[in-house]
Amino acid sequence: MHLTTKGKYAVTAALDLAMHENNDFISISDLALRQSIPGPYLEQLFRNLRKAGILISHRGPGGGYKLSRPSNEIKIGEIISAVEDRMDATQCSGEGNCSAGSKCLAHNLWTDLNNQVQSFLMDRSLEDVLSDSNNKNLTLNNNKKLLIATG
Amino acid sequence: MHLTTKGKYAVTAALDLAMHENNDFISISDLALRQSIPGPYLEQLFRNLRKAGILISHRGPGGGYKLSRPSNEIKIGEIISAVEDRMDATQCSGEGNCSAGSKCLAHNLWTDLNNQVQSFLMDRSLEDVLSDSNNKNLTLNNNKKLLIATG
DNA sequence: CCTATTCTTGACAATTTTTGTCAAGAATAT
DNA sequence: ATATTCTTGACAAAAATTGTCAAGAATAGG
Repeated sequence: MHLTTKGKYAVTAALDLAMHENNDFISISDLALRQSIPGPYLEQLFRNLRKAGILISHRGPGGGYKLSRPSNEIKIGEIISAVEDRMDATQCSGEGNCSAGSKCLAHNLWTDLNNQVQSFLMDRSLEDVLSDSNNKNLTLNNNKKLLIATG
Repeated sequence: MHLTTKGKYAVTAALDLAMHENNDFISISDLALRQSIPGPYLEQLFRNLRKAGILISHRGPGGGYKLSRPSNEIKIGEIISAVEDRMDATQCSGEGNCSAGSKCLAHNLWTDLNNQVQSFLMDRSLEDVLSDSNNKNLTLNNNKKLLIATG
């Protein structure tokens, strides 16, 4: 499970685009400057986001990038998936051959962790993160308390 | 957030020790062979686990390693912490200076993710993982359903 | 049409991390 | 004594990450 600066830069950049959702296209250089991200590196990341259908682009003066959908319809998890290729926590890409052909002792643990993280990332849209009023940051502990309170 | 083979090997090895909890000391070579882990690499990881007080060791014939506490008192998170040094998902080690001195747009998101993952890992003991009968693998979605059902 | 702007593509390079290895030494059981 | 096993420090290969660059294509505006 590797969440690197690739994924973090990509999410930050997408959040910037979401903030300027009403504007037209935004150039990489503007965005890179605003968010302190190396321009040519961001260029590379935006390739992936465009291929994934998350961004649309336009060339020429006044060109740049914008979100392909409203910010409340784009999940953080989509962005991460588009740029990170090693988010899987299992040693075997889920195939269950992590220890001499069979599942290692921790296989199910890592599968559960994968689900946990994927749920977290797919539960949050760009808008959610910007508004920050998402009461979705419940931990297991919080939920447990809640269960006791309501049950 | 980097969960590498270091952490995964360490957890698998610790689970093996937990399975043989009643035995005396277990040598690295036995354990490495059993779990398909490179011996000299595991050696390095066990240094960290010993320093962290998770394992105790004994030299000489019949020597090896064993858990310092019962397997239900050792959390997966402790093991990960002992061998992984880049589990933090924020770009700024939590200091909030991730974008030109202030918090980047995604700062709170990564902090929430940290908490989520830490809760997951600290909620599970070696025994829990071995028994696999821990109904702790609830995702947020499952919990939501449960809340609707009980509320 | 010309020009400046901006994305597009492919390739490359520096750095860092991960992964793994080794050898000399110390402790210990038999 | 001797074989076993951990202990320590350092080293090395491989891979991934991070970042850069240059040539080219599209386009807006004059």
